[in-house]
Amino acid sequence: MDPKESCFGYAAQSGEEMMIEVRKGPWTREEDLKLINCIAMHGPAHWTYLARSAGLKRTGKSCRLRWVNYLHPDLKRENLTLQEQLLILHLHSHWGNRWSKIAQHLPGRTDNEIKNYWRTRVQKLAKQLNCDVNSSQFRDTIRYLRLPALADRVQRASAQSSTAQPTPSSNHTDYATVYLPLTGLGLVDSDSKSDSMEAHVSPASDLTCPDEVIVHSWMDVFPQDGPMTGPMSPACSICNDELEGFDGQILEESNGGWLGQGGESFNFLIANDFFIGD
DNA sequence: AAAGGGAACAACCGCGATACA
DNA sequence: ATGTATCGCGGTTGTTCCCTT
Repeated sequence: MDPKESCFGYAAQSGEEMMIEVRKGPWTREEDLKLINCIAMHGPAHWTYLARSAGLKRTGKSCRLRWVNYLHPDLKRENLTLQEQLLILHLHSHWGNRWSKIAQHLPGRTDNEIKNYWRTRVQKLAKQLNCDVNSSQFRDTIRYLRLPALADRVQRASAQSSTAQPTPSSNHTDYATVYLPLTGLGLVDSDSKSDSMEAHVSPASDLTCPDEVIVHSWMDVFPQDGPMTGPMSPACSICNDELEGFDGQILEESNGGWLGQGGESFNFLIANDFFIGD
């Protein structure tokens, strides 16, 4: 018996359709092609209708997920770049498990992909550190040790490439410049209600910037990636100007975290196995 | 070479929000 | 106002691949 044939379940439907055959499990190439063709004709909406008109024995929900997480032409298939990993770490430290919100700032990446990255890589690190992934201890590790280390690697890689192709922003080379545009100004969640994650806001957090500003600031650091989203706000220049003078503070903080004095495991904390690629 | 275990990725499930009749 | 369908999100599970023993 073909294993694929065992992937059928049954789902109750409304109206006269009492029970219809519903296929589950991995998608075949043929199913993918059917779905792609149907979406090309009708557009990516009305998923239940799409599933039926494509002749797929899949739920609309399953079709949508397949499109969003795998078939969409804008998706990137390669590993997460260092920049993307850094951005995920940072955004998660502010927004928690709001994967879709985080994914909005990583073009070509899905919330599922980011979620998987977090579960496999970051939670593994938390386990190694013997602390809870949601603990302030772990967040401090990420913010003050991991992020600086990764930012340093990103900048070194960027510097290498910029020797061949200089950029106007290549003078932004210290962690404070990388990190502060995102944290020092207080990352504001425009639709936040509880904001339970926001326990470590810098003294400069009264200065708020909309998301577009955050992304733009990020692009100041990684200009080679091109714009991520949204227009540049006029407030950007103000925000970035406000950054001047905070470098010392953040660097001091980075040395005075909970690991501070001993620093016994700093080398471990910046171990390469945490990062994909490079 | 085979088995076991872990990592990475893909897919499903449950639930809440929203749209619409 | 209410019921139903659809969509989107986060959590969880299943599958495959790869490395180690």
